[in-house]
Amino acid sequence: MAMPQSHLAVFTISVAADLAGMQIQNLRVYERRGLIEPARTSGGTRRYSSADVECLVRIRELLEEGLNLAGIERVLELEQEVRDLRRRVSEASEASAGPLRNA
DNA sequence: CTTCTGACA
DNA sequence: TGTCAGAA
Repeated sequence: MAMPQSHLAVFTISVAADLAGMQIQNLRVYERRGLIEPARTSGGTRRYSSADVECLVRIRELLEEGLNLAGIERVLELEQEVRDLRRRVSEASEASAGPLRNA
């Protein structure tokens, strides 16, 4: 199966800001506030992955919903927790719900 | 073009 | 929360 989004692409801050519909300065602000932590090149330049860009879009949407940066940080944290829990459940289900294990 | 910090509305 | 200054 083909994967819709190849999470292999990386962007500079200017491109990431453009894709997310944000100002470059705001991306740096969000990082200072602890909402995002993009990877860095050996030279220190931020390198935003497509996952980071998607995260930025979520940040913008939550901001438009009226949340402040502190609230958004909690939302992103909880979303990650839910994602992790669902993964664990999926794995547990996969391990026990086999085709009639030792009846 | 990019980085950072401090300050301010 | 976002923007600006200033230095690197």
